[in-house]
This record gives sequence, structure tokens and C-alpha cells, in this order.
Amino acid sequence: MRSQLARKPENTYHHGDLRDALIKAALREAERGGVEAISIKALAKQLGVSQPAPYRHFADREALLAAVTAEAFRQLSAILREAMAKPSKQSKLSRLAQATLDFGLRRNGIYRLMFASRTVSCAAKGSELHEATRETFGLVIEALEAPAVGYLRERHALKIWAAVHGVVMLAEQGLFTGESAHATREELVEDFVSETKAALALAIKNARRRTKAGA
Amino acid sequence: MRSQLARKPENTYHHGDLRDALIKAALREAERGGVEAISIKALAKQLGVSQPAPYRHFADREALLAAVTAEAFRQLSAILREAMAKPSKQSKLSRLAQATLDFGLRRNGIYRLMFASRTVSCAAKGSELHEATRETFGLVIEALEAPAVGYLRERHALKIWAAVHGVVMLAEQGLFTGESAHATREELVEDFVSETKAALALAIKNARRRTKAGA
DNA sequence: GCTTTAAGTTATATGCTATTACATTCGCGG
DNA sequence: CCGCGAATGTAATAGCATATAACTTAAAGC
Repeated sequence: MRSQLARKPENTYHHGDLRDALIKAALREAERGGVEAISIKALAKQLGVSQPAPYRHFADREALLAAVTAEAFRQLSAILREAMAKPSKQSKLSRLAQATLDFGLRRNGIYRLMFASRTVSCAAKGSELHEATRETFGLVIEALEAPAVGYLRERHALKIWAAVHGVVMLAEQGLFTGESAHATREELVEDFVSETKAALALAIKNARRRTKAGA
Repeated sequence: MRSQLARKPENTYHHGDLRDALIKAALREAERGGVEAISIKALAKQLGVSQPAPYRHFADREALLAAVTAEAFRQLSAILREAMAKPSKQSKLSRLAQATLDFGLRRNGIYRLMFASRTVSCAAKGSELHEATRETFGLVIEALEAPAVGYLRERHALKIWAAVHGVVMLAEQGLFTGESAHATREELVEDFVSETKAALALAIKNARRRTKAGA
């Protein structure tokens, strides 16, 4: 199992690690041109194998996309983990949010593969992709750094997650150029971070009060 | 110019209004299967014309998608306008936000065409599509019902717009099923609406104070 | 009415997905 | 160390979509 990221060596029949190479190459393509830039045929040519070879590893294009998307989620998780670990004056939540924004803008083709295609919604409950997305969302919950009070953390994690994605979407649409350029994307994300923190703190306080009253 | 929404009448050479019929039919397809379900060939067959006929009206598939997306934005604008006009106990902003959420979930294929494809970002500044998107965003600003203080309205319009889109995205990914189901999508949107209103009111007050102090 | 032009047709080139039948290599048990 | 089965890759091909070129028909303007 020769870990081979690029073309297969000439004069060999087997590539060595075609499955992995396909995923890596597809990620590169998606980074450039989005989902539609991922072509099985083109990838095969790029890696020096015949067109049908990829079908030994993926049932169809959708299956490849699912694997690529899962890998993308794992990469994002790693980036977010790193951002959260790094010592900083900013809060963990802020660092996570800004890192997500940065990822969404810099690697937008991949980002859209992850959040704007149907691939994820079709992922079955135990699938590799489903696990990868849940892991990433777990980091959001973790970044809230709040005590576990019922479902409050999840709810506020959803809120900040949604808000950041919205900013990425609109930024990519060009809604931040023009007159709206006053509000930079980073500022907007920071707004959401503050509001989420405040709302969560308040909600926890209220929950505690209710619990005490009930006891 | 016989306004003809469906197939071309048999035994006639000209369809009558193929361009419009293509857009309408493509919208139907997108509503079902998303962008990738829009096939020039299939549309031509559906409308009873030859495959290359659509190319008389659209340079390529991208051009058709742009026109379809523009039409979708106009339809959304109409829906939002109606929601805002309707008398209700809810605020205009709330009605706009909830209507957008509803549109995003109910007509998700079209929604993705509008907000999650590259079509919009590629729209040139004076294009039909660009105008349509700006019109829709104008409604968001209008829904804020706030006095015009500098760029504050645009900024907060961006915020609520982003937040709602984020909710739609995550909802479609299935992040609201499972343990997170406690927070319904509608509740989350309402949270964002309240927070946006509060933040905008505060910002306006601060701006007024600064202006007075400066005068 | 004749001509120009818009709109549609047939035929065809190209590229992608996917399947089938066949070939090669790897690795493991004897 | 040999041979056999499973995994992996290839060649050939079917089917569908985009797009272009050359040709035809109808509509509109003078």
C-alpha cells in the first residue's frame, strides 16, 4: 500500500492507493471550480489510470462526492480544533467562527461542496460523511464553553453556526461589496459571536433560576 | 407573441414564446431536483421543440440558469412583498424572515439555485440577475422599518438576511433533526429577528447620541 | 410582395457517466 | 515456492448532455 498522492508510476499495473489519490485530487478540483469541476474522467486521466478505474473504488460519482465531502469536513474539523487550541485574547467561539469564515471564503468551492450541495442531506445516519459532519458540529458546541444545561448549548451552537454560514453565503454572492462594504464580514461574524454568547449566558441564568424555583 | 406556457402547438413551426416557456419549465425542474436537474435537452423535449432550439434564446446553459435564477428572485420578491403587506401582529421583519425560511425549505431546489450556486456571484453589475437580487435585498432593508441612519440599516439587513439563510442551509442538512429538534427552525429565526431589532435600535440610539454630542 | 431576419430543424462533434467482459497483480494457504 | 482467488486495472461500448454548423420556415417591415 504505497502512499501515492499523484500519478501512478509508469509501467506498473496497479496505482497503489487510487482511492485516496482520487479524493485528494477531487478536493483540488473542487477548490478551483466547485462540485461541477469534479469529473471522474478528468481525475482518472490526471492520475494516469483508465476512466473506469475509479469505479472500482466508488459506485458512482455521488459516492465519490460523499467521500470527498467527508474528507473536507475532517479537514475543517482539524482547522477548527487548531484555531480553538491556539492561545489568544479572543474567545474560543470567536476563533472558531472566524476560522470557519476564513475557510468558507478561501476554499469556497470545497465549502459549497460541504454546505450547499445535496450530498450531505442524502448521507445516511451511520455513514462516514454523517459522522464527519457531526464531529464538526460537536466542535461548535465545545467552543461555546458553557455548562451543559439541557439543550441550550445545542441550540446556541446551531445559531452561531447558521449565522456564520449565512455570512459566507452572502459574501460569496457579492453582497458585501458596494455600499454595504461598511460592515466587513469579520465584523458581522463578531457581532453574531457576541450576541450568541450573551443570549446563551442569559438563557442559562434563566434556566438555573427556574430550576431553583422548582426545587 | 402568443403567450404559451406549455408545449408548442403541433403543426406549427414556431413555438411562440419559447424563451419564457423554458424559464418556467426549468423552474419546475429545479424545484424537484435542484440545478443539476435542469437539462436543456430534456426541456426542449418537454416543450416539443428540437434540442438546439433553446440555444436561439440562451447562449449556453449558464445563461439559461441566470435567467431562471433572476425569475426566481423576482418570485421571492413578490412573496416577500405580499408577506410584508399582509396585516399581522408580527412585525414586518418577522414576516419577511419567516416567509424566506418557508420559501427556502419548501422550494429548496430553487432556493439553492438562488443562494448556493455560482450563478449569482458571476452576475455582472448591470445584469438582469444582479438587479433582481438587489431588489430582493432592498425589501430586507425596507422590512427593518428603521429611520435611515448612515449604513446601519444595510448592516443589520445583512445580518438578518445572513442568519435566515444559515438556518435554511442547516435545516436542509438535517441538523435540526435528532437531539437539536428542540429548537425549531422557526424559533431560531424568530430569535434572530428579535436580536436584530434590538441591536439596530441600540445602534441607532448610539448614533444619535454621538451626533448630538458632535453638534 | 419581396426581402431581411428571427426562430426552429437536422446532423454532427465532443465530453461525461456508467457497464460489461477481459487482463494483471497481490497476497495467502498449502 | 507455487498456485489460486480476490482485488484492481483496462478496453470497448452504450447512453445522455452540451454545443455548433448548415439549412429551412415563418414573420415583419418597407
